[in-house]
Amino acid sequence: MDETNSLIAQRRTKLADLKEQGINPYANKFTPSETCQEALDNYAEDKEVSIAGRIMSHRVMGKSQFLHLKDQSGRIQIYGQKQALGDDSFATLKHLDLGDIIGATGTLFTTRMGEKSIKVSSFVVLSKALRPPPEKFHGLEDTEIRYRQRYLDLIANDDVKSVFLKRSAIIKEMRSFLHDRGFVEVETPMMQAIPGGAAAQPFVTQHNALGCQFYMRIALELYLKRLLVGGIDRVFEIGRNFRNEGLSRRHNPEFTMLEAYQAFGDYESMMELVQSMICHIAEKVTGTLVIEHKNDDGEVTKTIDLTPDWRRVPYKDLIREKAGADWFELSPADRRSKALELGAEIHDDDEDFEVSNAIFEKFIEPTLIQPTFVTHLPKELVPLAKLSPDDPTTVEVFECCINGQEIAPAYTEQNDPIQQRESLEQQAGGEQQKLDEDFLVALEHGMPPAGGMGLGIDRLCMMLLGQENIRDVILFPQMKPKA
RNA sequence: GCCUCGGUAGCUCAAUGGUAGAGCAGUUGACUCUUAAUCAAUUGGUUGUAGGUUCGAGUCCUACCCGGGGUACCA
Repeated sequence: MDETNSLIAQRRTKLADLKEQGINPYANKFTPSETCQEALDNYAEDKEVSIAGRIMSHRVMGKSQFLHLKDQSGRIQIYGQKQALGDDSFATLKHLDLGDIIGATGTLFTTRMGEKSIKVSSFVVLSKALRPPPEKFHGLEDTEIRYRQRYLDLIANDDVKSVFLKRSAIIKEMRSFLHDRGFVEVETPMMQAIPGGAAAQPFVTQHNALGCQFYMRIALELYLKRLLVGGIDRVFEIGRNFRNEGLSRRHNPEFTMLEAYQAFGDYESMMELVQSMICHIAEKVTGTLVIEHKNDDGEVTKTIDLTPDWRRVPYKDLIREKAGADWFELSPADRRSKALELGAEIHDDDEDFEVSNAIFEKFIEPTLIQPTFVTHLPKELVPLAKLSPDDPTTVEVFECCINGQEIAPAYTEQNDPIQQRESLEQQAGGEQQKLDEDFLVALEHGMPPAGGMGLGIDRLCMMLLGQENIRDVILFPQMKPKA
């Protein structure tokens, strides 16, 4: 970033030299006949092609020189020969730098070493780079630069680019899967007067003309349910949520969620939907249902098998496995002391169900590597779901855990306006969280029974693409501004 | 927020408290099939910032900045 850097000064001098020679170093247009990869795939001896790309390597040897050009599709070698180009053009090519973008026209041939290449007859400078690219062999390792200047990461590290191309494919397959099932994609407000649908601290923003505060949304839920009331029976949104929380390997303050609602469905319909959708995406994008995660040395650290049907297990059974068969027969005080004994984080003001949930989150969720539907959660944990008829202390809910993380919760959605108001009021606990009256009025107009699900797309990408850090599936993860 | 590790040339990394170095990139030269090209010469530094200890600090101490890991907040 240092403007006085001598490498930058040299490149500025080269830029001036090009202009002096009457060459526009930022030509307006160059239309390649094919991409680098297409040129290789459709190879024919002596065929004339034109391609464009960034100079990734440059080897000069007397009266000939070799360069590799890279575009989004891949890279191809070009060969510049003094005899073919002429003295001036050869010299211009020779003084181009790594990182410059050029367009080249020539004929396809194969070198003695067997690499399909282009023998250049002419070239155009499309963009002179004034800063040097990262080192060619080690690539870019500095995590801070990788995240802050992601474009350098994408130029230097092909595997990083591959992750983001696959993320795009994942979202594309998600959309087409849902469209095929008759779901309608919508967009709902990101700035909301009352942020609802989840428990999280919101970000605050200010509207000047209206003279009031808005909150950045923390969930999509309450607006999508209004649309169920409005008769859009299958509806989904893919969009950003904003939560004012700490950052970690699994948390970015803004993250992407899918939420989908299906009228006349329930949490079991959602189970089928989640399982089918994730399997569809995995097969389309990765070509397999068996996902391997590897460490830096390339050793497989875990294998996730997505082959249906996924395990279904009630929440309480998992807790009994870990904390003892008699866990739910203990007194609340005994549960608290036993949880502390086990090493769970318990706060003095935690309610009884939070003590059990601490066991789940600390000791059980991280072990759920293989896809698992955790069902029958205690009703206190989920105020927007309906009670289970067979056990009214629980709700018709699942949390789909994969890779040790909650990836997709889903409910049989509460559509009884009176019960919904009660549980939201209880949840609000006085003045701390305002009630979304407009949402409750909408329910009073009648919402069809429905199944609803949310899916953290960033975490889904981590699971499918073998990434252990959420920052490695978000192009521009949140960073503190440099002072 | 707390704990902990780290920040040295454009990039990747060295350097017992004792003259800040290498590879790559760059510059100049040689070379008409190279591909981590090769060979020769050569440029490049406020060691994250500000203080302190010391005859002497990249190295030890303090504070701060930024980042990684962990932890906390996250019905």
